[in-house]
Amino acid sequence: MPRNRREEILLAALDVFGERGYQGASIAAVAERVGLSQQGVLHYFPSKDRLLAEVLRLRDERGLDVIALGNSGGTITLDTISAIIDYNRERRGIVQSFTVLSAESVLDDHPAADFFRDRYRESREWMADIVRAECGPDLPGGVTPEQAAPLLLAVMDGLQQQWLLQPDEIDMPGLFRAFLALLRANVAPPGGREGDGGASPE
Amino acid sequence: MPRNRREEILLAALDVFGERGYQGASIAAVAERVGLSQQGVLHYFPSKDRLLAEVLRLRDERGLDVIALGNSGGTITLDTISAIIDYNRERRGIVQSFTVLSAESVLDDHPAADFFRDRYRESREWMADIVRAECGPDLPGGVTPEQAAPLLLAVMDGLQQQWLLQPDEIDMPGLFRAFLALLRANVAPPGGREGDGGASPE
DNA sequence: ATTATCTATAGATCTATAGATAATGC
DNA sequence: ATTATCTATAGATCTATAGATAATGC
Repeated sequence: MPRNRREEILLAALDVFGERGYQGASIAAVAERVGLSQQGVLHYFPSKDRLLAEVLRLRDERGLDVIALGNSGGTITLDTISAIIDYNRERRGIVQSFTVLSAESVLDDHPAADFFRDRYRESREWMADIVRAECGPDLPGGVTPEQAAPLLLAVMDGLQQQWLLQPDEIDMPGLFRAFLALLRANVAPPGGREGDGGASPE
Repeated sequence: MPRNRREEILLAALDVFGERGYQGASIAAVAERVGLSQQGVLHYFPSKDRLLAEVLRLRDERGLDVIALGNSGGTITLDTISAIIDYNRERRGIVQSFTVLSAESVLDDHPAADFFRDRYRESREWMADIVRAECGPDLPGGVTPEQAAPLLLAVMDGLQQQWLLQPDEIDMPGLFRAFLALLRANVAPPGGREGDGGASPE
């Protein structure tokens, strides 16, 4: 059973991109990691841009992503996402890869810009669905699920940034749960009088 | 009155770093922008790393930063920060520079890592102070000001990321205010019975 | 003397192409 | 024939050093 060189190369490339950034990574560094010459890698992927494109495509298939949830089969809830963030503490390399690549993608003419634009747009959509399914259409402070969705993604990305810089000072899963607690907080009825259901004491 | 070459170079460098990233930026590109040769720039700053260091030092003096609030004189509130985010929509270049540089700083051996570690640590401290001064020690959902602080920074960074990719789809100031609304939401009294002060209707 | 610039250039990289060599599959 | 690799190398960059030239400040 021959090794799957293409895949070996893609996984090595994801690592190298995370350690040095896409721009800072050389094809030769990827090659060295899989025991090939630089030209050996270019036999499988004709250019560095294409290599990046295939790395990103791999996450779509394989759920390498930090927030690749499509595969989770069952229903996805906000607690599912919490659990993924727990797990991500053990996968620092991959978190760093996606943090660095997505930040680089805002640069002018970056080859991954479209990928990340699509990814964020889709993520916001199903994130809004999750929030609405779980919390209903009205969140504390008059916030809507459509607003909560980009905020959730922002919190995930922003916490990763701080955690990558200071893993000992930032409790990424705990802080994410704190954000969920804000979304789920019981709000006082606006008028002061009536609640809207099985409210009050128990 | 002679031009201040050092400063011209630093401002050009901040722009170029924002457009191409630190790693992707060449000293020659900075030089071209101020009408000097590459070696002319190196006369003022002996290396690319030092150029970056001085660019970052400039933000400390000048408040170029997206969240450089020290200069605001009076008391800083969460609404002050909202106003800064309004303003940042007009300063896309600078927002992009800091987003890209801070993301790059998580890379192994990056020259700006210490700068951003210090900056985030300090920002979290005074952010917690602002939150406590304005909302007291108890936020909705049992969240503390110490937790709200890194969340605020995460929301700011994460919204910038999404906004830079899709300025037309992301209302950065509006979403930031939505997050503030979560922090400020009136929470229902936990037990159901007594409130802790001038509660209830008005 | 010091400051501001420039030309020249060494020494490293880096991407990508060309073309050889060997093995595998038909 | 096709696939997997390699050596060689062209052509671009890039950082940083060396050393010249001119102007400015004392």
